[in-house]
Amino acid sequence: MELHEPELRDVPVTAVLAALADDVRLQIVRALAEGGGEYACGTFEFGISKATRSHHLKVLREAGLTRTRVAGTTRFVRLRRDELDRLYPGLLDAVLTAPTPTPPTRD
Amino acid sequence: MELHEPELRDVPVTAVLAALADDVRLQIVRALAEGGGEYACGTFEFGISKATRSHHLKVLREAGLTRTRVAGTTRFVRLRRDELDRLYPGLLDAVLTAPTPTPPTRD
DNA sequence: ACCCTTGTTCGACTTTTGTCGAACAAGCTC
DNA sequence: GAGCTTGTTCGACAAAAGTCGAACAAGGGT
Repeated sequence: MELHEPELRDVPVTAVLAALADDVRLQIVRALAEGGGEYACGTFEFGISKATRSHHLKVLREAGLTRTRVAGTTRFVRLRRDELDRLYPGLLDAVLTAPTPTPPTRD
Repeated sequence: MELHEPELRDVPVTAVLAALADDVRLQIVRALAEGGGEYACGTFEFGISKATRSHHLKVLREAGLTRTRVAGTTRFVRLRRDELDRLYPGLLDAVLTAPTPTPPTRD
């Protein structure tokens, strides 16, 4: 069971940005960044189905944002923080420290 | 002719990221950033039609990334650099200094 | 006035993306 | 091994996004 985890330098920056440009995935990334460690996939319960969650984690992985460790039937996910900070200094910080996930719905 | 230019703080960060997560738009943003000043829409010739270009410029504008000045039949576009740097410190720099627009197609 | 230039808007079309339930795969545990 | 748990994969579907040509709008020449 090989996981496709690309070299970060081989990922177009647009793919990285696209991966971050989704509410669900941003929540996941925030959670990962906040905890700092690794989390089982099942940890991320944001009112989405298993299938959808699996999909988003795949997008993140293939965009080079996360790394996954397989342990039995469980998969532990973690942010590739160091690599990201090295290749895109400031990007992750900027995104993570950004205001609220969705602004207070002022229209 | 009112142009819809939102307050940056009212734009979800995912919208900003989505706006940047496209090759054509990223090229436009790079061009704007490099030049530093303002450019007529027609400046951006990336092998796309007028309609498509207009569309991308609209996306950028509505994501709060650019500001547009109308002068006769021409429209001048510029990056909202200062505001962006203030609200998302490091983001733009990170994106702009990123390697090549599309990595050397190694597959 | 007429035409040319600059852009936008309007369908229309295609591709991509997000979402789900259901089926499947692979480990655990008893 | 039967059954449970954890995730992935497979259609299917709807919504969103990118693209274009054609029509339109509004200024600026001459």
